[in-house]
Amino acid sequence: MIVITGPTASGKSALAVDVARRLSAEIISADSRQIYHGIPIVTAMPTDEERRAVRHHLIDMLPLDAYYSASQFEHDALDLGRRLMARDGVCVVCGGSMMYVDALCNGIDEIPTVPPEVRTALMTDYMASGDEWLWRRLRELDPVSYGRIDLRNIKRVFHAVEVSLASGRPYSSLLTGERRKRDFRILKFGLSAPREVLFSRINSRVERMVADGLLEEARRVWPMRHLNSLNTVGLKEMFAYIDGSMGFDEAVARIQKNTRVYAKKQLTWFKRDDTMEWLDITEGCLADKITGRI
RNA sequence: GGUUCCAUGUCCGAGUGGUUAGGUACCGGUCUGCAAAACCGUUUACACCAGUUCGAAUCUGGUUGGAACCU
Repeated sequence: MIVITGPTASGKSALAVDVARRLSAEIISADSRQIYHGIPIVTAMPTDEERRAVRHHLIDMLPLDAYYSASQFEHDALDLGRRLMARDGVCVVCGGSMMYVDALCNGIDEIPTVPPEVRTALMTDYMASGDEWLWRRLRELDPVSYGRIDLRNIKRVFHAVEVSLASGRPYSSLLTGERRKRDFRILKFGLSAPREVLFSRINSRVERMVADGLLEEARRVWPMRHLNSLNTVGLKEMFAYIDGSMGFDEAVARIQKNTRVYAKKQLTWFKRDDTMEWLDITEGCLADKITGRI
């Protein structure tokens, strides 16, 4: 399994197509937003041409209101990957969703799925009672997590509580912290570039998105703007413009800024991964380097 | 040419004599089920020169730069 990852706008998609074509392999996307149907422009989805050249999986397939998670991705990508590798001997995974890549390569602990009723009920109580109430619930249900989670990060607190409620066991007791062994070889490559190079690629990519009709795309999904799949850099800002709370030029500038911030967060995550081989996008033919490593 | 006003860190912006404004960006970090999410930390000042004062971003004079209005 060849994994190609890296910050946004580093050229992952094109490289993956190049590599896959040389190996007669197919591509599994590891992108938490490209998996949705209806937002091809903000997500910089592979072009029709690229998709004709190489078959892409886990892309452009889910309705915007569908729930999806890193764990589901692990299962889907693992199934697919195994099938493709059995047939072709190799497959290419491409994407920058850090947690998805991590879930696929190292596994994620089995945690029961929280029924929607439990989540909704907890949310209702939380809205009525506030942070301190939720902290108290966590302390009662799972003292270990209470001591471990950053309480200011309310999303994580909420999750620990909902899982504890749904499973009847403390959330922390469900976590093993173990890395799953895979029965296939993984070659993981991370694309990197000097900061200025990456930043200027980001800026021009955003300009291209705007030229390609980002605003029209945002207008189309506007009625559903509260969906998580649309809580995305590029749409949030366009929604603010449509609302009238931000000028168009400022919205575009914000998209560029927020994309830079996103790229930095990806890099911070990747830096911890010592199984990754770094490839500088300004140096030589990367596809050669990758195929040469097989 | 004249009159008036302004000059704070990347940017926005508060502060009229004596503790870090705050926000934002940059930089750094956390991460086991919505992760393009959520959260945290550090750094960067008071245009310049001289003076008053125990003490000046804050008062005075000058220099430089800018804005508005008048001619």
